[in-house]
Amino acid sequence: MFYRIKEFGCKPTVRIYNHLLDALLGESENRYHMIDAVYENMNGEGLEPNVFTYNILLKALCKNGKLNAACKLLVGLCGNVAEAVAVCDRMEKDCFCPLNVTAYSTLVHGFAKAGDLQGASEVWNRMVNCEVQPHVVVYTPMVDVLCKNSMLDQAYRLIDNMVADGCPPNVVIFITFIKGLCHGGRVRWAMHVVDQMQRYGCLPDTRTYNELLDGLFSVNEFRKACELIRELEERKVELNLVTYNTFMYGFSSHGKEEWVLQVLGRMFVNGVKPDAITVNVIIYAYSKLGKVRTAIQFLERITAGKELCPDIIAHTSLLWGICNSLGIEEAIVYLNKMLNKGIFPNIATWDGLVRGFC
DNA sequence: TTAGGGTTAG
Repeated sequence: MFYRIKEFGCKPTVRIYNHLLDALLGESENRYHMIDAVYENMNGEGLEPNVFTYNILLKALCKNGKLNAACKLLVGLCGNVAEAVAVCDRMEKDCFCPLNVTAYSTLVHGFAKAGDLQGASEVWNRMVNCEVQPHVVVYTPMVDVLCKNSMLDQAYRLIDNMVADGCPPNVVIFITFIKGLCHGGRVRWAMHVVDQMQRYGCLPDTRTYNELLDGLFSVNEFRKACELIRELEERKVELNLVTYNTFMYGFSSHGKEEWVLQVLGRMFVNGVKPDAITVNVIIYAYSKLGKVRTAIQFLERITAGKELCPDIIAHTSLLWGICNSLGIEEAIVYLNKMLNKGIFPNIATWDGLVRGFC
C-alpha cells in the first residue's frame, strides 16, 4: 500500500502508519512480527511514533492479556524477554510521549476485565499522582472491577464522588454498576439505582432495563420481570433484540418454556428480527417441552432462509431433546447428519450424548 | 473516522 502511495507522489504519514498498526493489532492472529517491519518502515521515512501510536500498542497489549508488558511500558521498565516486551523496548526508545488519560483508561480497563483490582488501583493511583485528570471513561472500569471484587459500597461511593470531582456520571457507568449489583445478587439495590440515576441527570435506557431484567430472572423474580416489561411497553420504551432474548432465556431457564413461544410471537409482531441467540433459546425451549419434531422443523426453516446459521449450541440442545424424547438411536442418526453438514460436536455435545446413553 | 468504557445463549 505504501508503495502505491509513493507512486502518486505522496508520503505516508504517522496517521496512516497508526491506522495500519491498529489494523494489524486488531486481528485475532498475532501480528507482532509485522509490527517490527512497520516500525522500520516508519523510521526509514523519518517518522516518529506519537501518542496515538503509543496508545494503539497499549490497547493491543491489554486486549491480549499482556498486562504486565503494558505496565512495563507504563513505568518505562521494559525488558526483552517476550515479543510484546521487545515492542515495548522500541516504544520506550522511540516515543517519549507522556501518557494521557486514554492510555490510563486502556490500562484500567485491561485490569478490570481480568478482575485485577490491585492492578487497576495501581494504574489509577499513578494517573492521579501524575496529575492526569480522570474522566468517566476511566471511572467506568474502576466501578466494574470494584463490583467484580464484591466492593459494591466502594463502587457506589466512587460514582457519588464524581459530581464533587467535576466529572458527572453518565448512563454507561450506571449500567456498569447495575450489572455489578445484579451479578452480586443485589437486584433490589439495582432497581433503586435505576430510579436514583435520574437525579444525576441520567435517563435509564433499553440497555439499563436489559441488565435489570437479567438480574430479576437471576433471582427468580418472574413477576417483577413481567411487571417491568409491561411498564416499559406502556411507557413506549423500545424493547430490542437483547430485551426479548433475555426475557425468553429467563423463562426457558426456569421451566416456563410455553411462555418463551409467546414472547417470540410478541417479538415478531413488534418487528424485531431474531438472531442466533434467539434460535438457541427457542430450540432449547422446544426440546425441553418434548416438541422435538417442531424444533427440527424450526431449525430447518431457519437454515433454509440463509439469514441465520444455527450454531453448535442450537444443535446440542436439539440432540439433547432427541435423546430424551426419541431415544439415543435417533440422536445418533441426527449426529451423523450434523457431521455430514460439517457441524462438529464439542465437549457439551458429547456430554449430552453420553448422558443419553445412561 | 488515529487511541479509551456498557447488554443476552448450551
